[in-house]
Amino acid sequence: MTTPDREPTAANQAPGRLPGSRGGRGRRGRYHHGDLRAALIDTTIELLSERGVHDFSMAEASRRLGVAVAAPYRHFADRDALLAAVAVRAAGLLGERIEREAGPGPAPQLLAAAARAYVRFAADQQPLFQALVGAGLDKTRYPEIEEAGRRSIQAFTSPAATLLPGDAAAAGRLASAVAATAHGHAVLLLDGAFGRGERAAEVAVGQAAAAALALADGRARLAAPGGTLQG
Amino acid sequence: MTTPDREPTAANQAPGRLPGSRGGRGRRGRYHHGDLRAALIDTTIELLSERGVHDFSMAEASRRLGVAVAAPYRHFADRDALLAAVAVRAAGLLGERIEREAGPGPAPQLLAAAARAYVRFAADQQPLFQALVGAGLDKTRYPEIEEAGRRSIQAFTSPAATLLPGDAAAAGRLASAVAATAHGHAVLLLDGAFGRGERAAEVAVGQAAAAALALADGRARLAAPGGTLQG
DNA sequence: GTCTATATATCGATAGAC
DNA sequence: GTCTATCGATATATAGAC
Repeated sequence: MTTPDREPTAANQAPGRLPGSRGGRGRRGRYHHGDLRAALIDTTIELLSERGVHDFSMAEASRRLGVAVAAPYRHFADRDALLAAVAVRAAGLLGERIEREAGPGPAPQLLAAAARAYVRFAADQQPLFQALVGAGLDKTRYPEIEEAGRRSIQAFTSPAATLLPGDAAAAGRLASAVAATAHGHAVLLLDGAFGRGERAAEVAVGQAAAAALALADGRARLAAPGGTLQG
Repeated sequence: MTTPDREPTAANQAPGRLPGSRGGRGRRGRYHHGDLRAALIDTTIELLSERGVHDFSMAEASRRLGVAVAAPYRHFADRDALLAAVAVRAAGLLGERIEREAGPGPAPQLLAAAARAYVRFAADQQPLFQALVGAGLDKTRYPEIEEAGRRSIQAFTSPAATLLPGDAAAAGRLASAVAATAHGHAVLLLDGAFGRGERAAEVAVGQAAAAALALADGRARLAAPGGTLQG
C-alpha cells in the first residue's frame, strides 16, 4: 500500500556518488524534515493504535515516514528508547487529565475522580496507555517516565493523606490500593474483560470510581498494615 | 545446567523405526526424545523466568533442548501457540491455588482469600503469570485459556453471589471489582511498584486482601450500576 | 548533523529429505 | 518426528554523501 518501492533502480546506484540521487527526483518523503524525532513519536503512536505495542517496529515507522531504517537511530538509541519517549508524553497527558477532572472537593470524591480519570485515559488513549504500561519498559532505565508520572501519583496520595492525616504509611497504602484498583480496571478493560466499545469503558470507569469510594470508606482496613486478613 | 544433551538413550527407542537412523553418528543430542511438546513447555517456563516473555524465542528454546529450530513447529503452530499452552497450564495452577487457599468461610473472607491467592500466585510463579497475562495473547484465538481460567473466576463470582443474593448483576460487578483489584496489585507488584523481593510481595498480597474486604463491605456502592460517582 | 546505503546476526516460519 | 536448508523480516552498527 503505502510506500511502494518505485525505482529500485537508482536505489543504490554507485556507492561513489548518487548523481541525482536526491535533488532531481523529488519522489516523495525527501524530507530532511527538520524534526524526525517528533515525527517518529507521532508515527509510533499511530502504529501503536493500529497494531499494538507488541507488533510495533522501528522498521515500519521508518517506512511510513519514508526514511531509511537506520535514520531513527540518530534520535533514539533503540526501540525501547523511542517507546520510552512516547511513555513520557503519555505520563504527562495522563497527569493533565487527572488534574483537570479532579476539581476541588471532599477527599473520597477526589480519589474516585482520579480512578475515573485514570481508566478513562486508558480507554480514550489506548496507544499512549499501552506505551506507558504495556511496553514492558524497564522503568529503572528510563527514570524520566516516573518523573513524568509524578503528578498522576500525587492525585492519589494527596487526598489519601487528607483522609488519614495522622498516619503517612496508612495514607500511602490507601493511595496505592486505589491506584492499583484503577490500574487493574484499566488493564482488564483493554484486555476485553469488560467487553468491547464505549459501553465497556463506561462500566469499567464507573466501577473503578465506585471501588475507590468503597476503599476510601473502608480506609480503616487499609490502615492496618500487614496481614489484614482477618475480617 | 540441567538437561545436558547426552543421549537419554532409551528415551524414545524405536517406535517401529529408526534402525540406526541416528545411531551410527551419536554426535550429540540426537534425541527424538519422545515428548518434545512437554519438554518445550517446561523449557519455555524456564526461559520466561530468566528473560521474560518479551525476550523469549522459539530458537532459544530449541537450542536449549538440542533440537533443530524447526522441530517445535511440529507441535505448535507458532510462538503464540506455545505461549498459549503455557498460559493454559498457568490458568490451571492458578485455579488450584485459589481453591486450595479458600476453604469454607464467610463470603467476604472468601473474596479476600481469592485476591490474596491471586497476587500470591503472581509473586511465586512469575513466569507462569507472565504467560497468562503478559504475553499479549489474543484470548479470542485461544479460548482454551479462558476455559482453563473458569475455576479462578468462580472463586470471585461465587462469594459475590452469596453476598448479593437478589441481584446477579450487582454480584457480577462486585466480583469483577475484586478481581480487577487483585489483578492491579499483581501487575504493579511484578512491575516493581511495591518494591522488590518477598517483602514487596507481602505488602501487595496483604493490601489486595484488605481491599477485597473493603469492597465487600462497601458492596452497596458497587450494587448501584452506572455512574456511582456521587458519594 | 541528518540521512542513505550496506552488512551482520537473529528470529519466525516453511519445504523437503530421512 | 526430526533435521537441513532456506526465505523474509527485523534490529543494529558502520561508512560515507550532502
